[in-house]
Amino acid sequence: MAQKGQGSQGRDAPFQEPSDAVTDTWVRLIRAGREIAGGIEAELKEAGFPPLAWYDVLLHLKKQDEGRSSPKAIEEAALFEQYNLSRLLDRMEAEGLVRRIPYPGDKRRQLIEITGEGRALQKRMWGFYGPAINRSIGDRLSEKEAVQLAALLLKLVGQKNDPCS
Amino acid sequence: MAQKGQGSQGRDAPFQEPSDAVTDTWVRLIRAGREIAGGIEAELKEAGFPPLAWYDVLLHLKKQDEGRSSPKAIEEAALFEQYNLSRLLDRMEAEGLVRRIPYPGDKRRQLIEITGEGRALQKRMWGFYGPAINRSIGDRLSEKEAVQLAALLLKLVGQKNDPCS
DNA sequence: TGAATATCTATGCATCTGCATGGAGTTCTT
DNA sequence: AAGAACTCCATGCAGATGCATAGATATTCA
Repeated sequence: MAQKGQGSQGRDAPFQEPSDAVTDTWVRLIRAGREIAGGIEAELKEAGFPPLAWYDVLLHLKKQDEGRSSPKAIEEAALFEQYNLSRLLDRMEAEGLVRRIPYPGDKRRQLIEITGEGRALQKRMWGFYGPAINRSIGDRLSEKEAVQLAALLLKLVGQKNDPCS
Repeated sequence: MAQKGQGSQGRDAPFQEPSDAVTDTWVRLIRAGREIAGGIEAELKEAGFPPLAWYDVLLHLKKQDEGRSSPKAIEEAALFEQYNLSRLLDRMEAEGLVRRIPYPGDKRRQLIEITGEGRALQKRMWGFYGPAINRSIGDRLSEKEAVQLAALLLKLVGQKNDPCS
């Protein structure tokens, strides 16, 4: 019995029960993300393309000056774990999509450079990816709703969560 | 990696470029989901709890009549892959959180029943999970915004009402 | 300066996931 | 009713991920 749902009084309760709207938002956020991303991944794979993570790396690099960036920067841009990215770059390098080159002035670091092949793949992937995004999102929202949704989502993202109360 | 034939290289295809709002929505949807889920997972783990997927299963079961459901139903409710859930249930059963029992009238199937221990764990997890959701979402949105966001997200998600999470 | 500390990337190992497949049971077809 | 076709769950194997830690610099500070 009993749903909470009563407003959020800012008292220091021992347990702050999320409101229904907050819970719904959470559930749908996760679900929508999984469903849409899963569907798009499946489409890309079926078309013979690598996973979306590869695209993220390629796009990030392509946008950088000279198509170069460091692993550290890629991690932060695309929310990768360090060890994970390290091995992803191994695979991408093995496919000739990126190239590791020394980082001038710091031998710990390295620069990752996108190759011509990498650029070409990014472009081909976008040919599938873009329309897929449109089908999943563009077709389900009016432009006005999309703007509104993007704005609301922006509030959830970004600022580090540092509850040093 | 092998690519499927029909590239859209070079020549103009009927390509529907997503609008900026759609692209922003996509990027932020994925990012917000990953950031928030990742943060919450980390908090739970730090508190010694199992991953969120376990919670999803426990909550789903708890809501069913008698705390019972079939793997197939759980898959659909929580977007699990079949083989994945099969092994997750192995682990949960080994921890004494659920129990496999025969499905009356169909020997292919089975019923998964939540144990007392499983119910207790779900409850303890909610004590962390609920506040974590509140910090990630409730604190960043007004109640009105949350309602609005939940409504917009609903448009992106398959039209079935989700009982889980 | 030299040692402690911090930063950046790689890797061994255990676990988890994805994929293909298998086995058991059920439904459909003829 | 026999066999094909389908559904549900499990599992072997390869590959990916998470975690802890190593290795190689860089930086800080006593």
